[in-house]
Amino acid sequence: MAVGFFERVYQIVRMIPRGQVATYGQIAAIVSHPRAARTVGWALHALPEGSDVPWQRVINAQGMVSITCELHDPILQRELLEEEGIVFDEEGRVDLERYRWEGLPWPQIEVLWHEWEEKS
DNA sequence: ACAATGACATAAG
DNA sequence: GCTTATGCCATTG
Repeated sequence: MAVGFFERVYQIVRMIPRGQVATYGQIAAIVSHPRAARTVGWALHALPEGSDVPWQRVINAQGMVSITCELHDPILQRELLEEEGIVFDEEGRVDLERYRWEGLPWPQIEVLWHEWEEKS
């Protein structure tokens, strides 16, 4: 299935701490494909429902939930984030300055990934 | 190999 | 601020 790219995306998303968010472009940059933000979105869209990937912590560069797909519910994402303590303003946006995850260089992601795997 | 498809990003009006 | 247009790129048919 050649899902190497997707797997890397999933690993990174799993590293986003609870209560913080990252943007699609940010994830793409970490996997060394700065222009592949759309593909990152596609990767999350393709996630199975029972996945352990905190997909709700990935939003667009404007701090808004960006689900246009009819099969998925944007409300769900918002509720999941609010459950983690993230506050939405009246326009349905989050304060990226405040909740944004700084991100990590890819090599470090790999290290954390191995630790995560051992604990599981 | 080619064209279409997105849970995007950015620039321009 | 909001709406369009354009660039992007892995995946799929």
